[in-house]
Amino acid sequence: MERTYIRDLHEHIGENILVRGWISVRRDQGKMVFFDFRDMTGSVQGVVLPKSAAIEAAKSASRESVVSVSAEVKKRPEQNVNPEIQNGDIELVVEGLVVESEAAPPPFEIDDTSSVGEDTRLHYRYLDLRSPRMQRNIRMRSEFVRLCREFLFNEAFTEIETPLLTESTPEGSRDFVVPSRLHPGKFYALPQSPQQYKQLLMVAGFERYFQIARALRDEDLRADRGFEHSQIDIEMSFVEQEDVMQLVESMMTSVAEALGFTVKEKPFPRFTHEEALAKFGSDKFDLRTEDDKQKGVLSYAWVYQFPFFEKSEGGQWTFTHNPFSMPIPEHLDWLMKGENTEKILTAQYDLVCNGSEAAGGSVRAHKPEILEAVYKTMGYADTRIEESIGHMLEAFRFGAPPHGGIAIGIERCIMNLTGEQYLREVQAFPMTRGGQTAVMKAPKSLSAEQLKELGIGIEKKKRA
RNA sequence: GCGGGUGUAGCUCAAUUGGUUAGAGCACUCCCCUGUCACGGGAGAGGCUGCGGGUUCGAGUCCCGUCACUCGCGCCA
Repeated sequence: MERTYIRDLHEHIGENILVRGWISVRRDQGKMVFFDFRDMTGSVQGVVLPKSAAIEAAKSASRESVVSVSAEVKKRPEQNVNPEIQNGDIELVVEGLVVESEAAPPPFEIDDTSSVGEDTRLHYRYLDLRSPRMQRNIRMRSEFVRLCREFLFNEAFTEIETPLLTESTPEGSRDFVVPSRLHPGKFYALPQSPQQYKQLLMVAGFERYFQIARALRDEDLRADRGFEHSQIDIEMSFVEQEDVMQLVESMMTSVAEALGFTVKEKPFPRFTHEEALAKFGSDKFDLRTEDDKQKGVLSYAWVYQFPFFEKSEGGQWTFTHNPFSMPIPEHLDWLMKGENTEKILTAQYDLVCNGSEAAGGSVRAHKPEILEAVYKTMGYADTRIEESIGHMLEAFRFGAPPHGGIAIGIERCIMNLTGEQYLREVQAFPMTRGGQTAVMKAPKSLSAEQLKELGIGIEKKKRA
């Protein structure tokens, strides 16, 4: 018999159907047994009457077991209707119950995992993910990404994958590195962002690129920060700051509203970095009222015109956001002449949502001499510039269109949509704070053979 | 790297000032129950109190060390 999804049971009242899924709860009344069955579309009560052929199986079926249930869909008697729950007006009168896979007692309650310790939840992440909360979060994430994709395809974007094994970047955060077997002693780095590749795609003439990109950074973890996160990475040619902001604003608004959310203010309010600091004391501020928070309203705002450079501890100028950015047009002259470095503003824009940074981007330097000037400002000698970004300067000499882009943090967005406070709640298989993967508990040791093949020798340090 | 918090049954937590045999709820096993819906009732099993040392007549409790988890700071273009 063909399977019927629990969501569709109302279309089959009076019919014999087959439901496949899990047992959420068993309520044994002695003679008759009640179940809550669930599949990916919802849940429904099943009742096994004393005369049912399934009564013996029902007595011994454990919760969380996988079952196939043949049953008649019936309207519940008036006095037994439960208006509080999905399918509370119907039930399955079970005629056959096959336990496809018996479940051992779960180590914690599946229906409410919010108070269970983080390490226990991650050890059994596949069970944790069965909870309604996690199902909602992960499905919300999928819907969000789907809607963004559809929006971007409608706007003539091309989705392009860029390499995971790539070059280490000397600036920025610490890289994750991968040893090379073919080049012993050399290493690939995992991308902190597809920044350089997406700019090269502009040089390549794709004009409108996007990618659901993974970004990896080897920095200590936080409640809202992990080793890995995902971003909707966008780059566009022949655009100015305003074009990118308009596109993202339109996308975020239509996606949020398609998901049933209310956007507090349209168009998004804008603040220069200076204004934001003066007004809120931060470039990540929350414009929602208490009432907005209650109602799950999304409050977006733009922050723009950040300082391009700041002095590092060593007194050297370094970039604040992105060395590949343009200065604002009025300050281009200062950059090229090496004047007023502390006053130069960058064509960088951040999207703030409910007090967190949801996206960040900029108009890029597409002329080699501008990018070069940025690195000269940071005190790079010509040879070091060539080493670091020579490949970008070379590419820009072959006809680079003016371009700009943005990266939207997917986890941050889903946290705002679901109201979750922790990054882990919106990733299917996150890590512990200490950097151990869920379920498998990586990182782990390699065999001496594997290490030898990779050209890596490890001296064991003796502990005092 | 630094600071705070936590670590007791499968899970969530209790345990007075250091004092008897470390308790409860849920889960689990067995029994009873024909309208439950986180069903209910009865009985039972389940502990290296993270680990190692110390103080003490006596340590879950105090001290030292260590490990794990977690929150924050540093860090995160």
